[in-house]
Amino acid sequence: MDDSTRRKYDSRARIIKAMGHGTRLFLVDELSRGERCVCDLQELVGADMSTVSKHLAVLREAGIVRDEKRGNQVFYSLRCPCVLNFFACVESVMQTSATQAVELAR
Amino acid sequence: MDDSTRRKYDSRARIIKAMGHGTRLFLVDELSRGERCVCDLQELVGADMSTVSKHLAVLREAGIVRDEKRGNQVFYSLRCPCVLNFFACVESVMQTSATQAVELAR
DNA sequence: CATCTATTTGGCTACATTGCCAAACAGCCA
DNA sequence: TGGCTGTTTGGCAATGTAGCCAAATAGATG
Repeated sequence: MDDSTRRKYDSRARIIKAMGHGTRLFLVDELSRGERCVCDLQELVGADMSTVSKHLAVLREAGIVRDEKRGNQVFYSLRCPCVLNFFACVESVMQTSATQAVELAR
Repeated sequence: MDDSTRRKYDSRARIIKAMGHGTRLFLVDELSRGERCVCDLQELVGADMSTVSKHLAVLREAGIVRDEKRGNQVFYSLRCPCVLNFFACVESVMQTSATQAVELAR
């Protein structure tokens, strides 16, 4: 694999990697229902505010969410809702695995 | 977020995380064109055979690819081609970022 | 059986990620 | 300005991941 090909796949992987964390997946799922401020998300996640903020930064840097400051709050929203398609595929992967596990057990 | 919710998102994230690496993304892309044996993939990737084998193991354990031993070769193929949908979304995220960067520059 | 090829596994080091705490920062309001 | 709330940043320890080499394994073949 040459350098430019590697760069191409690496930059794509960076975006997918941003989705590859339970908390961040949860955040995206929550944001699919509309914009939320960090404090609301923090409450839902139940982790330290700084932890949530850093997860949001990862999603923002990947281009998946957008932030907007209003007053002293920051509201996050999905910039590319297509990432929600990931969920359906993940379900299907899990379904296939589960089905296969049952078949092997028989 | 309660424990069972966390587990739910973590297990979903595990599958996405498996796609979150340049080399593994490349492998999936290559496998979308049909099954390949490890030695072919190794040549295409240009890394150590053991490295490629480990990446394939990550994809296999996530349920994304399947392996089949024939003779003394192992052939890998996509078990859930829906992961290819990731590519389109990633492109759209990158497109949005690029467009926005241009607009900000103006 | 001995050996060859294809693949996986173990082990190690280097590097990246996560999550908490503390500190800094930004906007609001008295 | 000073203090308050909401958010981000810096720093650190713990843990996880990547990639290489060497060794183990499995099937084919002489």
